[in-house]
Amino acid sequence: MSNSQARPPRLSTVVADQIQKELFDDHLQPGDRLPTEAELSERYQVSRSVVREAGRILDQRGLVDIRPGRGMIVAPPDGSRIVEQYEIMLGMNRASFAQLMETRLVIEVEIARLAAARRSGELVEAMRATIERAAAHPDDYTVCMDEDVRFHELMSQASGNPFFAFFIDPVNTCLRNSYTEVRGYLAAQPATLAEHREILDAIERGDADGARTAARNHLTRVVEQQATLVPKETD
Amino acid sequence: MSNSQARPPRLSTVVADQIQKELFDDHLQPGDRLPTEAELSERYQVSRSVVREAGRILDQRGLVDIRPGRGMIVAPPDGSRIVEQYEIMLGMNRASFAQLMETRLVIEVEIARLAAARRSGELVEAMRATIERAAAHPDDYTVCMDEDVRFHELMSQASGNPFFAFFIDPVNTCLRNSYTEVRGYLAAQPATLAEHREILDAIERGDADGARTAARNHLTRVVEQQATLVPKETD
DNA sequence: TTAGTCTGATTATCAGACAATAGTTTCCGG
DNA sequence: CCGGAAACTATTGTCTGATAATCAGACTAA
Repeated sequence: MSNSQARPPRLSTVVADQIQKELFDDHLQPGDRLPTEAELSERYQVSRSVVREAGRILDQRGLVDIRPGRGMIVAPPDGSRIVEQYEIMLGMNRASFAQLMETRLVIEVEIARLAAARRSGELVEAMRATIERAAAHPDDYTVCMDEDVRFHELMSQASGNPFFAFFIDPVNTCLRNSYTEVRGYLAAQPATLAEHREILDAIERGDADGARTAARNHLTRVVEQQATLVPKETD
Repeated sequence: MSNSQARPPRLSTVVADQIQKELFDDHLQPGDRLPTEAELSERYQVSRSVVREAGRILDQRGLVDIRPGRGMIVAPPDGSRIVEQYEIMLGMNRASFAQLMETRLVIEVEIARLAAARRSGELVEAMRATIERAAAHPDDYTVCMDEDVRFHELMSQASGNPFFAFFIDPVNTCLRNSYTEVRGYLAAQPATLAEHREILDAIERGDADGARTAARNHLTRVVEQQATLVPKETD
């Protein structure tokens, strides 16, 4: 029953896992310093190359920040690695685009519901500001896209549960990065802003069902528009 | 405006990004071979250590599989890296039990709905098997817990969208690790199994609303029971 | 054909050296 | 006493060369 693929793990991964474990067990905080390469090399009885490769692994996991002259320090939590992973998945398999969109739709509709149930004045204001800024620059793709993403980020915050932001923000960032149809996006801006307003209004009046419906309408429209813009792979 | 943090990037990351780019541009398929370390070292005019560290990075990104004697080959797409990243994020932020449970509830209720809409015979059979195995060992904590987890895993598969599993698997792992009340868990087994059956029946007859309701009932009950068992955080 | 062996290719690990960088200390002029 | 530049030290970044472990395929013998 034992996996026949069982190969001896590389020392670098063993050391990386060990360091990661100690990092968690010792409750190290972002900014805390870890031992130097020389010390780690001594402690684990491996060569410096192995320690260095372990460093690359931990860096890629987003756990540490390594700089010459300063050493290895614990990095602050950062969703960018998750975004990277999503982008890799999309790059390797285009079919997953639709699935990622579906995930977004399903979860974000519920986020809108929760945001309405727990409406927060500050965040509602910030969300409205994104709509206004976008409306003020209807021809600026970067501004509109940034405010669009920001709107959704603020909504996930407004859900009152930080884990929703963990899950959905990287997805949205990734989808945004893969969005290259500037013309089509800008043409749809009026619809986007009107739909954002609808969602926001529902949240503001604490209308959970209304927020769900509005969010579903918005995201469904986005999905369908995407489908018409990117109808098929031509390669 | 340029980031004052702009440091010269490590050669290993430059090379890793370069290899990744070529990998995508050339439409390499899983199983395809990449150049050897010596060739890459020659091509990019860097030392072999740099190429090796780039290899660790690409490996950690889930893009390649590297083995001695065989070389570097393109790895099949695999969501485990995303799950790993989410687990790291959950590990760094001290997760509140209630918030994790809420996340789980929201997402898994929708998973149940989709599973009903896209019911798959095989998976339904496998899910029923977990219930039967658990029912056959009502006093074995390990068996019951394993089958419980398996039931939920199969349901997320049955949703037809692998990304849901990316979200829910790390959450469930995290919750399971914090679940140590063996007695309470076993006492609730009859209720758990009955609820699993309800969910499954709804999925089997393609009743999306019924599946949602049943899943919500199940998870809500779990949440409430947990609340009575673990009233406060003592750490 | 088949099982075993051999061989060449490839990665894994080690050791040691020097360069580049960042934080710290020292020292000097005011 | 203070401020700032220079020197110093610690640390990571990169290179080179060597040896061990592993694997795929060719070859051989029954």
